[in-house]
Amino acid sequence: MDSDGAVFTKIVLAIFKVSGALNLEGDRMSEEFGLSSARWKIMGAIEKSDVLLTVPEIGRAMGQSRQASQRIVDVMAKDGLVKFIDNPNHKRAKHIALTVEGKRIYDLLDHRQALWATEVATKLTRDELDITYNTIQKMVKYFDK
Amino acid sequence: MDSDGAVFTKIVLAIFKVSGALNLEGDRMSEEFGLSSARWKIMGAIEKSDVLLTVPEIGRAMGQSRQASQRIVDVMAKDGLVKFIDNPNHKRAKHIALTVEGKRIYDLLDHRQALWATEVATKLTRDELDITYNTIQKMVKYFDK
DNA sequence: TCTAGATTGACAATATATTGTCATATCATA
DNA sequence: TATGATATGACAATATATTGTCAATCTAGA
Repeated sequence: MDSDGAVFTKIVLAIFKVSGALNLEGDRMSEEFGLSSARWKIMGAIEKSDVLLTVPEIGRAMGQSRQASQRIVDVMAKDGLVKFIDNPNHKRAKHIALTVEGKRIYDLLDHRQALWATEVATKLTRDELDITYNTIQKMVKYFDK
Repeated sequence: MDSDGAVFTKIVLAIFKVSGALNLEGDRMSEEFGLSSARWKIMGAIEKSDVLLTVPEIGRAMGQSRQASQRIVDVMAKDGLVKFIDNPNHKRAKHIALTVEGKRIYDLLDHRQALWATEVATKLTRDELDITYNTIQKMVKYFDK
């Protein structure tokens, strides 16, 4: 039987693998709208937030560098998917919001993604879903320092 | 309460986040040996296999493209960490093995990683470890098509 | 045996991401 | 209020990764 540490190591390696696979899934699902996993995730961060976010805040919400988020936001702004909104609290750091067209595409994708998630989730039990989410969240918080 | 699909979606987003964090951890742990997460993972694929692997086989074991593996293997060969061994079954596709120096570094890192994994695993129960690994493995297999 | 299909190495183009730097803007506190 | 610390946008360098292509190699089936 594997030690606790050995199982954890196997989890880490499996996470690397599935992360790549999920990125490909997201690329394929969003491709027809001219999107990609990376751009879709940015839109998700914007839409799932209760308040308007700046570029660095989007990066922090996603657990990636502000520069990575900035690059993608700039491309999406050029493509008319997001727009910059003046931030009364900061002269430089504008708020980012979806454009009407961006929101339209996001809603379409979000609907498809929900169906996809429901389908995949049928392969797992409620306990597996809850415990796995809880465990990965613990990992996120543990390394978020 | 979230639907099964909604929980699955949260798992996916958490996986993206923790994957980035784990890559940074691996980069930091291996940095002093001139390595990175990407190179370390290649070494792991080589060492964890029972048989000698070719570059495309390393890629498939890691769930990434053969080109990505090829690039890193070539760099590591130049750095003296891995070497190419003639493959009697294929004129072009050579087998990849760690050099003595590569093995020395890998063993050092592997030991440190085991300690690290044991430490992090103390934050989780045995059930959490087992169920999470099992669930992510199911996801890996589901998307491995 | 022969041949069509798959695999491989090499090369290129492109997307995604971290890290580092600098000037500017904001914030906290003495 | 003044100032040192922190955050931000812009820019650059570099690492990591997918995708596509082509010729060489291998494999399986007729």
